[in-house]
Amino acid sequence: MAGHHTITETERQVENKLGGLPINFTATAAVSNIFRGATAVRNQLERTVLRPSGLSWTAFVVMWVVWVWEPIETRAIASEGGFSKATLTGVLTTLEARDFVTREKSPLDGRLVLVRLTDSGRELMENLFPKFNAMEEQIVSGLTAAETLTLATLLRKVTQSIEGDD
Amino acid sequence: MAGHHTITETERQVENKLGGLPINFTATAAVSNIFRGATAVRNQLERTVLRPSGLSWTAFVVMWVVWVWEPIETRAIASEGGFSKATLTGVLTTLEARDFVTREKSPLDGRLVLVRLTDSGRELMENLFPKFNAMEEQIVSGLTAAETLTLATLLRKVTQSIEGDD
DNA sequence: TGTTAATTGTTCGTACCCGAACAATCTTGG
DNA sequence: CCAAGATTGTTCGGGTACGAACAATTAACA
Repeated sequence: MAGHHTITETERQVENKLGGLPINFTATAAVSNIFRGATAVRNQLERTVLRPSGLSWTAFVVMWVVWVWEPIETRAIASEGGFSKATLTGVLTTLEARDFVTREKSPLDGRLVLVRLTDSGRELMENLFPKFNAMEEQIVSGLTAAETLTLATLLRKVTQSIEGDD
Repeated sequence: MAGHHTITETERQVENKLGGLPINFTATAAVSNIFRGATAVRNQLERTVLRPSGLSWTAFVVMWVVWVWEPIETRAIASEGGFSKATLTGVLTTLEARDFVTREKSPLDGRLVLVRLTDSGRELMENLFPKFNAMEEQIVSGLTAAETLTLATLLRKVTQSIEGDD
């Protein structure tokens, strides 16, 4: 777990302070950088693109998933977006209150809820997503195309080994 | 932004649905996988190691940073851990209530607050950190050592290009 | 020396975030 | 056909998470 201190500084301090405790620093560096990277990326996208439109990160992810796959069941949105059903219920409540999505019970199975974008939700995404994607491009602009692909591939490997699915 | 659907599936659906909108899918894949990876890693570590000890992810990060660098100013903890000062105040309040840390005003500058672990806080970390690091190792066990280092390096490049510092 | 500017940590309001428990609904098995 | 088991989405409680505003303190400048 290291932020601004380099791995070497942290290793040295941990050696001094924690007295020879066996630590896999490479694993620690990878894990902490995944998390630091995610926080930095999310904050950057929220600050420059999303907040001016009144959306949080997760609200945007939900809108994007619905935009691409609608009509879609809530359990599929949660799975696709990587958050819990409880979180999704709260975010959908927020989006519905802003008239960006609708929810309706599935005619096929009374347990299921189907979600669609409204006209204003679709319009919001048409305006917003190009800006979002431009900022995504800027975020990875310090990497080569091959490095960007490698990064996505290694992260997907990590996520799949945790979640144990496709 | 894609979860369980592969990049190819998502590309195809986006092409069908959004009609030739120019999208940099490699950037999207990298950004969404950073975020998905972070959520998966955090949930895995919280579920298996942290929650049994009553700590959240961020509470653990704070404890770790204080453990390594104590006594440490709150502004340095926030910077090192990558979250806001407002968030840190709340987490420190929780940790202080559980008698894991102490806060005291700096004798050198009345604006600053210094944080240390308590004895029970130190004992908690001595017990917890080896388990945490073992789970970190397991999380990256699907990668080679070179891939793990590459992952950390690419993520650090991304984070530094956003935050624009060392 | 006094005023202005900057910095720090806290508070407030709002929005996530999730596990557990629950009610409603569907599936499975006898 | 009915009971038991499983699944779904919602609610609840507790914990982040952050920007803006604020009070207290220090730094800078004339």
